[in-house]
Amino acid sequence: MRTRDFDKQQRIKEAIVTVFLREGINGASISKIAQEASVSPATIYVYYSNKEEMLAEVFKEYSHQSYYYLTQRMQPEMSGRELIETIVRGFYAYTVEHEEAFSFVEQCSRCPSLSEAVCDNDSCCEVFDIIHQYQNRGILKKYSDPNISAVLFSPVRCLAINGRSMRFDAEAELDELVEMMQSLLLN
Amino acid sequence: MRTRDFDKQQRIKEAIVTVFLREGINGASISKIAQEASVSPATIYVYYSNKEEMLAEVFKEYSHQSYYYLTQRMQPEMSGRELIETIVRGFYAYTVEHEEAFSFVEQCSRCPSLSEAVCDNDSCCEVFDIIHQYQNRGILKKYSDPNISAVLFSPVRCLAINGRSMRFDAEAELDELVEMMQSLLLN
Amino acid sequence: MRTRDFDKQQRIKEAIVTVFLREGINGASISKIAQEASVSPATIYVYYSNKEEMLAEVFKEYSHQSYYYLTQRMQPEMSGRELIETIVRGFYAYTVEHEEAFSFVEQCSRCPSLSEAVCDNDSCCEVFDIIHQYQNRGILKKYSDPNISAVLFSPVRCLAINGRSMRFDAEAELDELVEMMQSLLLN
Amino acid sequence: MRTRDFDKQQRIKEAIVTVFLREGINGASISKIAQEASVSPATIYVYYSNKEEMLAEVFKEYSHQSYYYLTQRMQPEMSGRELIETIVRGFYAYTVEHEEAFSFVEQCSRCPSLSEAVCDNDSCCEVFDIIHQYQNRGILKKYSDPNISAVLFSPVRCLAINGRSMRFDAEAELDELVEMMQSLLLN
DNA sequence: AATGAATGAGTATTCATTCAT
DNA sequence: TATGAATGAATACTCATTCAT
Repeated sequence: MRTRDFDKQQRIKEAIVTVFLREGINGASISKIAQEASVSPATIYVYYSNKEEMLAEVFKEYSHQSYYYLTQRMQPEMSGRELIETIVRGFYAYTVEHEEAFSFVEQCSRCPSLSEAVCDNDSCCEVFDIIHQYQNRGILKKYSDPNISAVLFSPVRCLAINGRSMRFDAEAELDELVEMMQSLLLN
Repeated sequence: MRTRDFDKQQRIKEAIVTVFLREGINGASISKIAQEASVSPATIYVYYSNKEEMLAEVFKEYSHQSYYYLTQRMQPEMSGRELIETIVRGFYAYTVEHEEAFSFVEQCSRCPSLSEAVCDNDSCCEVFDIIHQYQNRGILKKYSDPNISAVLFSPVRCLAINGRSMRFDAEAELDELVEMMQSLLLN
Repeated sequence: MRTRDFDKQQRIKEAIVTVFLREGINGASISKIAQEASVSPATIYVYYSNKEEMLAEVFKEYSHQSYYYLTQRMQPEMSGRELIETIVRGFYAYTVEHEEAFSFVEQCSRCPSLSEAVCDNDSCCEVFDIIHQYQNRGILKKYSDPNISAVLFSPVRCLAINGRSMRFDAEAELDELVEMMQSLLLN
Repeated sequence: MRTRDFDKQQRIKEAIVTVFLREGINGASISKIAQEASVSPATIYVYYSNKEEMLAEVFKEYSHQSYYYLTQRMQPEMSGRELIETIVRGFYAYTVEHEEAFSFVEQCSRCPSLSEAVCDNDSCCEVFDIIHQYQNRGILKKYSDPNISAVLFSPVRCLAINGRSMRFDAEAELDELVEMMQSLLLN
């Protein structure tokens, strides 16, 4: 019984992301999500008290996911060059491997009501713990956290998004971007 | 025959942005926009053939705006340092001075159906013409256009957006970001 | 779980016919039908997936009705004269007793999109099974089915419809029409 | 100037029929008709005071058309057999040659508000004048006008309509129908 | 816990018609 | 005469949510 419920909730969560991508933010209605999850619309209200809360909760969970993905790949023994390469390439790999979740989070993060509910810093603090260590060891330059965050992640997001819609090959650009970040951030 | 009322069209355009920001992408309905513009919903269909086209058209117009804003400030006699500072600070200034338009474009650009209709490169090509000149004169490093675009603009966007929701002072960060971009891009 | 309310569905079906006849094919809107059935417009979509399907389904049901009505009155022991009289008078009686359903079907059957969805032959085949028996027994002339159908039913429809709008007394004409059909079709 | 106006009104009239058949009775809106006629919606109100009157007027005109078509083909020197054949085949030929007008009239004639405005007898009286002559000369049986009208025209209409949607070949059936009418109506 | 039925309030869009030129 | 602009009222349909089981 416990497991069945868990299955159902998991199915709902995945259905949200799937429908979001298929139908866009405007087309993602409760009933379509319910249908995708093979569940009654009423059942969704067993797990979430309303649509906003539902989105916020799922958004929160998937927001953290990319940082978990990164921290698992970052090792303290890495050189500074390796660390930066790992972060840049790892984040990009995440956008490819978890395309659905990534796109969902991207779309939601521009929706003020949702993004306010989730503070970005909560989830990326582990990544920054490691970065701070490298800064203290004199390996990385001591730029501020907001600037490092902005410079390390948003260009990769930019490539990941535009690489699909535009013509250029994002993978090829990535090699150069890694070098740029290394020359920018390494001492 | 009645002639088209350009005031009315302008009012509609502004109403779109206003309602979008007040209500979010989901709440921006035709009837709310009509009400905001003091116009009948049917009147909107005199100017746009459907909602999607309406959003796309307004999105397109405001998408270009930030690049016009920039090109007006960029002068060929500037040094490389000045050029980068002008771009970074100019783009940030734009986000502040045209906060509504900027936020509107940000939200729309995450909506796949809209952003596909508007190719970013169309409007920023003038900016890149100048950048290419500086690259050819050996002043700026010859990184690829997608990477330069990603690195120059998206971190500023990131500061502009997060500066509002989070605690840090974006203006202060900006000084450092300018230096970062200068050290990264100048030869 | 709430169960389907068959009363409600029946009320909707009757409301469709009522509103159709009162307001004409153009005035028969979902909301008027809902109002007539004392139901929310949205409820109609619980039972039918869209307006076209709704009309087609009700049209189909009532299309069959007149033939059921006839077959119940036709007995194999009847003479040829009696059979024809039964069909002609029976069909006319149907148009009087089920005036609403008859008028509804008449109107819908001129609407190409609806009448294509419902093949007339489906429901009148039982009537023709009996006619074929009489033909094989040499009692009725062996005219083709489309011609017999056209000659037996459409003039009655014609009387039923025009009898209302014009001055003549359709019942009186009917006696003569019976004789005409008998002389035409009997061997 | 007179001619230009006449052109315009004629174009509108034809557009009504065209749009009616393309879009069905529900899709035939003033603006679509205007577009089809390459005219402004407002222009239609120069010629007709509202939609109902417009339809009624055009319906009336086309209602008469089939009878004009017939009377031109009926000659007083014809034998009874020829007369009936001319009426049946002539009416069928009309439905083929003026398919659009015929379908338009068929659809409108089931719309109570329209058909009440146009009394069928007005236009077919010439046809019946000739029939009465043949009756008085003892060539045709003296059935009542409503029955003759019902029996002569509605089966042909029936073939014309069903011949398109169903499989049978209406032209082939017509030969038999002519014989049926001859045996029914001739003395 | 789970769900199909039910709905009031909303959606984008079109309508017949009138207005102002 | 002719028309594009403008609109209140309507359209079919969907929404997030609750009800009854």
